[in-house]
Amino acid sequence: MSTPLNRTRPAGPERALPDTQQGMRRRNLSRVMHTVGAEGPLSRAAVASRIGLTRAAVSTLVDELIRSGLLEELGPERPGRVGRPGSALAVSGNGPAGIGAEVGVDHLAVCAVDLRGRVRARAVRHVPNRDRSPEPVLGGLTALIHRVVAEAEGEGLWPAGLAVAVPGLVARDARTVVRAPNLGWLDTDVGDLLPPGLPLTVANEANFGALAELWLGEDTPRDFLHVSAEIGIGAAVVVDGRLLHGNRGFAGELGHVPVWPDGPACACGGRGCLEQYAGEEAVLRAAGMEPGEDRVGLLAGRAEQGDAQVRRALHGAGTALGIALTGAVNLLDPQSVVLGGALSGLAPWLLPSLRSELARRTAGPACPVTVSALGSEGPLLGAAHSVVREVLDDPAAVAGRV
Amino acid sequence: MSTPLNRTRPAGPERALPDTQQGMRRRNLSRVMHTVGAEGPLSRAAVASRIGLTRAAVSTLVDELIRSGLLEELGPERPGRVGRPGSALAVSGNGPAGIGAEVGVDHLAVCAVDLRGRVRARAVRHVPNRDRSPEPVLGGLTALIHRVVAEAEGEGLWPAGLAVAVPGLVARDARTVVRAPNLGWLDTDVGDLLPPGLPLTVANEANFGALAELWLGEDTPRDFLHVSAEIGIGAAVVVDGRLLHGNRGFAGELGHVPVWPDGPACACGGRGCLEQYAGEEAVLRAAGMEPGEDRVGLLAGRAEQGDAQVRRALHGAGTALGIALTGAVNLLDPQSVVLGGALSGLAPWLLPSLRSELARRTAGPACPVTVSALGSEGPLLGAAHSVVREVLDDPAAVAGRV
DNA sequence: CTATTTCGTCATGGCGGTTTACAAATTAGT
DNA sequence: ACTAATTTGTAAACCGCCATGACGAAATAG
Repeated sequence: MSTPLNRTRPAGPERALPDTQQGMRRRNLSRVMHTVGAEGPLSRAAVASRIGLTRAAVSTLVDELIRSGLLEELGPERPGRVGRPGSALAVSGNGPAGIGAEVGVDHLAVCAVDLRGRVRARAVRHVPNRDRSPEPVLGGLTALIHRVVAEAEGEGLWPAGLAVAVPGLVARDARTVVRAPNLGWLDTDVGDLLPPGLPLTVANEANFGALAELWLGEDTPRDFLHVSAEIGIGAAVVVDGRLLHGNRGFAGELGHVPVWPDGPACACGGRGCLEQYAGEEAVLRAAGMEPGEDRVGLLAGRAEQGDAQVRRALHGAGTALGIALTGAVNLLDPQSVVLGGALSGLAPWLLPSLRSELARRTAGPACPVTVSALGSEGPLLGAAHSVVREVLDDPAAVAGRV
Repeated sequence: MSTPLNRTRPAGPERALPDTQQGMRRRNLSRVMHTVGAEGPLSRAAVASRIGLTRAAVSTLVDELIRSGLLEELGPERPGRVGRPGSALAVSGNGPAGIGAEVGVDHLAVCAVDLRGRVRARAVRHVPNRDRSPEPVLGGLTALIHRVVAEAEGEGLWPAGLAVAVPGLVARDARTVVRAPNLGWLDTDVGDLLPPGLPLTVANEANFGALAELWLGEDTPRDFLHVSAEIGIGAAVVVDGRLLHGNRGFAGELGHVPVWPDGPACACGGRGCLEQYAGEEAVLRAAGMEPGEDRVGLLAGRAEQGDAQVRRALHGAGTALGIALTGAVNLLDPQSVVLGGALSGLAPWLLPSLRSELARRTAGPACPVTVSALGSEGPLLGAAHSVVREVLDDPAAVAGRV
């Protein structure tokens, strides 16, 4: 019932968990929260008709949620139809908040999101984190977290959990960073260096970006492939509204899909991986540029000005992406492919070759490729919202913690 | 709660279905069936301790299942321990049966499997179906189905549903064959040409093969990639014990993953697809052989005898498979890759190059590649078992139909 | 032969949603 | 204006499902 980010959770009818009345109640509480959260202010009667329970049952559920501070009564609705007007219910704006944090290669960011999905506090700091050891980086992040939590508490919110997006692979325990090439971290238990007391979830930034797209995007389908790039190229697979983690939690390593199998050697041991053609380093080299700060902005700028070499480089990257995505699309048959992260800024010059390659190699109608509207905000928002979703998914669990 | 083969089923907490006591009861009935089915004869007390309900609750559940003919009381257990011996319960061997059917390129097959998973009736007919229109093929299949159903009924079973494996793409409605290249079928509603009255599910043979592997394989994990080949190369992705369908139901088209993007043109519109290197036609050509009957057996025979050209051909196919699977493994991070269908017979000559290619291109430990023990029986068994699973997943639904 | 352990069942109770009834608050109709 | 109709929210009685606790039945241990 939760939004499992990295938890081992048996699914399907094989799970040995018994079905008891308490579980039923918990699921129904969750349903009420989700419907009220998703469809704005709603009367008890409206909620009842949507989730299929009786008004009486919903009444008791709502009472419990109001007592827990998760739902608020806004007062009588403006009557437009016949009959007694209902009393509008809304998800609480002064209850639990999800704290999202992001460790970027040259910045740290933290924000607090309330149950209504609004960002209520945020803090960003530009810091060059490349090849810096975990202690100072996470120390800096902890300071930001404390600041944001204090700000949120000043508004009457209390932190329900912390979710951290990192640019690297995270183990299934959702705490250990197995490998973060750009930070130079290896097998780091992030939990030890962050504020204790808050339930912690760590995940790859691409995964949180995909979840943000799923939850906040305009017409995002429930089955899509989210591609993002910071330095490496990551992807997240969303199936039926859920993230696909893979056995070790490493699913989505699009960057090491072979594109031209006899191409240049890659650090992963392979040859001709996508990263060798569309990774930041490769693109910069092809564009005749040096690595450095805000390279993406620079690339976009030069492409805009019509720099032929840059455009050629991006065209080539798009082609390689198109070939790799053809494989992924054939394998997964997603409803769409979404370009997020740094890629969204370069989309105008990547998309033509990417799309044409994908279309040429596809029999029927090609899979639509869209660009994320969230841009670089995705991972941070996705992290914070993942905590919020956890509350909506099991309000009873949070109710006890006040 | 069902094993959805192709059904559109909202999952996660967003599903609007209410949680009522009847649903709770149904799920608990299912849990009892699954535990008894999976762990052999079991006493009520043993079931209770396994699923976490009380003996009293299990008693009433078992009563209901016995009355419905889904469970049988085998009599008192042989006492080995202290205390009153329990009364052994087993899944009924004379209740509902799953009817599985397979449309192959040169054969038709049907079988009936009881709730215990045993094949109780079967019929096979060798028929060249290539480029034959649906009517005669499905007419022949219908005859076989009637024969098998009659035989099963003679043993006291009654058919609970029909599942048909076809060598082609099937739409999400689980009835329409969108494209079956080897049969030459296009957009064919298979349901119109099969015995009415039985709940019907149609799916790709690779998918059913993967499910057979999941349900019947020795140590099959819950996350794996199942690769099979008849003429095309298909794959099925199993995530968390469930089949991944994709948006249109076309997931798993491994055969059209680009391997050498500038390679020979493929019917799909692409270039250098896996099928151009590891598809049956390509392998036969590389081996210097003509297409025809039982080409796989012939290939295996010659390879066994040491035919250098054949071995070279299979080595090359293994290499191409390895490259395509590297991409798939990077994207999905499965627990293992299983070779099934025709590939299992050729595995000895494919595996070396396949494994080495996969290992070379993988950073850490490579994903293990195993060979299915079910061989060509997989799709048929998977189809029949899928019906059985549906009964176990919701026994209450079937109880009413007797 | 008795004490102990385990199994299956029955009676009782708690919990959760439904049903039914009703007061409250609005609109529609005369 | 006043009544009828409609809709909302709640309270009381009811039913279904599982838990609890007690009991007889059937085995082993001493």
